[in-house]
Amino acid sequence: MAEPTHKPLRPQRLTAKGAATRERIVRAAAELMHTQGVERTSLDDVIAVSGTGRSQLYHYFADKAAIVDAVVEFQIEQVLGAQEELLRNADSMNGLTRWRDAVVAHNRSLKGAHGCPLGSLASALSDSSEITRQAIARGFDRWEGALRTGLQHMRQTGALAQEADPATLATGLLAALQGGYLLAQARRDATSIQVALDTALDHIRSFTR
Amino acid sequence: MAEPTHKPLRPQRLTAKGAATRERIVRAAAELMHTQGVERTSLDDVIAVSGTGRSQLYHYFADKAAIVDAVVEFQIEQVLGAQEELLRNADSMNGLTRWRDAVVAHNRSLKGAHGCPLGSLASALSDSSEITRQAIARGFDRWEGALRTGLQHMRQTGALAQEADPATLATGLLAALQGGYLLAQARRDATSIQVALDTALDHIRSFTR
DNA sequence: CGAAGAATGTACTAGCCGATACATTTTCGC
DNA sequence: GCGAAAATGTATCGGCTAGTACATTCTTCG
Repeated sequence: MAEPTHKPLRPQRLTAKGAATRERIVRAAAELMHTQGVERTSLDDVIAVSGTGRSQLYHYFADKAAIVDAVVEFQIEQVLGAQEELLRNADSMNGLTRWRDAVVAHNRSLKGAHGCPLGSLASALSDSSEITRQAIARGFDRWEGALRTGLQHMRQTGALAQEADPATLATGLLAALQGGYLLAQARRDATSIQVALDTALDHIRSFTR
Repeated sequence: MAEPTHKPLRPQRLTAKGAATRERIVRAAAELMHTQGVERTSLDDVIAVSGTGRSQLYHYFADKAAIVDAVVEFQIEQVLGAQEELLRNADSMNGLTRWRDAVVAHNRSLKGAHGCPLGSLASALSDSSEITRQAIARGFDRWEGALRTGLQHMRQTGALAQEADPATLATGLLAALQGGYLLAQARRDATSIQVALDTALDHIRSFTR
């Protein structure tokens, strides 16, 4: 039994077709889990929406937890990707305001429903799997880091006072965003997220000169 | 069929014993749902922890959704009750700071785990039942109202500038709290909630004279 | 007391859901 | 083109879970 032929559980290399199927699964799972929650989303739901079969799910993923992990990574890229340009330009009060406008407008169009794609996963999964929790935390770190970079730039250029701490302000801003998402979701009204972000931006503005 | 004897589904009046049992059920369900999530908590879990039987659950509640609703009301009272004195005295920067200290200290003792008892319910339930969502929203309203009352008092006594808007500041403060809870939960570190609350308090402080 | 109803115990069921086994078709690299 | 591996289809299973049925014990109150 020198070299027992382990059955190759996951495909060793994906074909173009396989990669497309895998992505359809993840996209469907991500949308379902965001709109109706992780636990309420069954594999049958994912199969129906993705237009695949049961065998595909287990061909590309070890189990449901692996799908959830893929959804977490997917949503992190989705959220940061969708905001990439806005975040890159969030290095001035005008840039921060444009970012705020985009977030609030999108939330308003949904009447606050579903909350933040990453935040709702954080609430649902942080206490279940340690690996998953760390992945979500890394997503928040990247998000906060992007905000911090913009604030650091503002301080370097003198737009922000030297005593302003970009790291602290970035944490406060991300917290205001997440808390705003949650209140807006519970109230079915985007006003909360708008007020929360405006308050956080007001605070940052108080450090401008 | 003038008066068909409808079977009295729920007990018409609770005896002392019955009320105690009902409360044991709600307490056990609340703790389980907070620590492991609403969907991951089965009725068998509730039965085991509460030390009751299956028939009791359905004697006091119509179904699982009714238990969840009772848990929501219970947690609202728990959260507001535990902070009642602190919130009543949150009408000065010192009072607000004491409230902040208590929240942060408690969260630190848990290393951020589980998040806010009401916030996690909000995330899990806001998109499922409309009735439940409204109950949670009312809980947030009361919480925000308590903070607003303190800030209004500060403005009336001149501690806060006239141009400060207590309603806006209260929303921002509650959002910072909820966002801080969420980030702390994902990061398993109370630093985020501490920074978020400090930032929000700093902002309020900028309106003091 | 004694009966009505509350409180509790035991047993069961139907459906869903994650997971597996196995067969078949399709694709890709040599 | 041919063999290996990927991709997909079908059928099934065991366990968990919410919910029901029914019997029994306890409490309250007239």
